[in-house]
Amino acid sequence: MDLYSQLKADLQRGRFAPGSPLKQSELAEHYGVSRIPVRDALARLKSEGWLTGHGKRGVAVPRFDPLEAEDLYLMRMHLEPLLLSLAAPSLNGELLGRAQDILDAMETTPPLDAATLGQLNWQFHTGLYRAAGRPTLFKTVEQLQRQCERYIGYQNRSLDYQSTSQREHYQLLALLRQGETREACSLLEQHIAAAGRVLVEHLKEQQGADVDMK
Amino acid sequence: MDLYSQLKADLQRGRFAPGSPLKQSELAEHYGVSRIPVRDALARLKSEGWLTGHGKRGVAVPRFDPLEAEDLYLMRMHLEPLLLSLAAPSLNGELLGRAQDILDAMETTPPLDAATLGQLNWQFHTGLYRAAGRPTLFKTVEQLQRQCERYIGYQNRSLDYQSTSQREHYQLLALLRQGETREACSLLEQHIAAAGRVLVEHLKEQQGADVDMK
DNA sequence: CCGCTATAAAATGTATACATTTTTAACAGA
DNA sequence: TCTGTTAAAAATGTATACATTTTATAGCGG
Repeated sequence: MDLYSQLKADLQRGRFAPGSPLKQSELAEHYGVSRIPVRDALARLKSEGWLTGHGKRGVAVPRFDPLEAEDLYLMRMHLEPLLLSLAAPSLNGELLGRAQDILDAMETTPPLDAATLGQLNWQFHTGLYRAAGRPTLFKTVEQLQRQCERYIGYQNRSLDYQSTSQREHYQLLALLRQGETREACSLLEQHIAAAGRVLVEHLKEQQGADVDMK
Repeated sequence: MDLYSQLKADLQRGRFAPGSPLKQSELAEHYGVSRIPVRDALARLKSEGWLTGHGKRGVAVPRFDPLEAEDLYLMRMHLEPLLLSLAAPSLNGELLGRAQDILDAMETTPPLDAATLGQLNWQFHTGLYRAAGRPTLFKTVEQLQRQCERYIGYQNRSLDYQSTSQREHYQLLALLRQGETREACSLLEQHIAAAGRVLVEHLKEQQGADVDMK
């Protein structure tokens, strides 16, 4: 596993305090490598929204921003149904079957950890989206998803949205099987909108609490 | 001006042949710097779509891809009207006046060169978009615009879309002045759609010609 | 003549050392 | 005590040197 993945995993687990600056030397020593690969990883993570960079003043872990989350979900709300509608004509029985397998795999006992659930959840979506054969649109959607991950990990810790999400996913598959593309896209849009609302709401509460603590 | 800007400018001017791989050493020698800043610039340009990277196999200038252009315009078509609708309530007379100034500045005699026109055109749009106060959404739209630049330079060389574009821009301002937000967003959507269609059409022709040449 | 392997060449990835910029802290003066 | 200046410390940016991986080439066998 390369340094980029390691750093991202640590960021995802909230190992670095939001707002605190990351120093290349410390990271290099911590991970036992030179500063060059650290710089590469930081640049990439910065471009993906995991870090904010103020030019030559180093990089820092961005604080959770309700407005950012709102924008991310707003964009996903507009782009993902579009991508699904483009994919719909190519969604044959085999692809839908695989998607269902993933959903089934998520309902094991004991329940899987948040990280694995997140991965499977995204695999479910990408399995459908890839069928559209639109790499550029797909890449942008994937980038938005990556940026959302930072908040989603947070959400999984605080809320239990799994059951609702699962139910909607099964509904989505059923609609796609029946060829009800428009309804499926509409459901997806509302699904993302609802998830976004819950997340943003929660972020605002949390942020208010932080402010009170000052 | 840093290396990133230099390289991007040269890419924009079509100085490197599409499909040809770029070697760090050659670039380093060419620009009179070490390979380290070259690597940084390449990574950034790769993340912005100016270059494609196949892992450790180096980077190359991507060929013009009609499907990529289509996706980019499709996304802009969905996101930019959204951003404009969010900005509309904050668009006071001063902001609209500045936008108009930019449009007027574009109609000088003799006509400006394509690069300057492109810059002014984007300034016009960002002036409106920024008013929304949605940095994240804005950043993504800006990124899409940056990716389109690669194709737009091409378009400016081949077609003269200036007059049509200008007319639609003035119409847009008029609608915004009258508070007809919904109509303005609709016009913007159709404006982007039309521009995308023309570009994609032209790319497909051009690509067909290339294939014939083989 | 074609295809496979092994070796050499070249390109990228990484570490160390140095230069430049930014930040921090001390300090003098008001 | 506060403020502005300045010098030292620390962080980032860059160059050089080395290691690893990839690609091209020469040679061998079919």
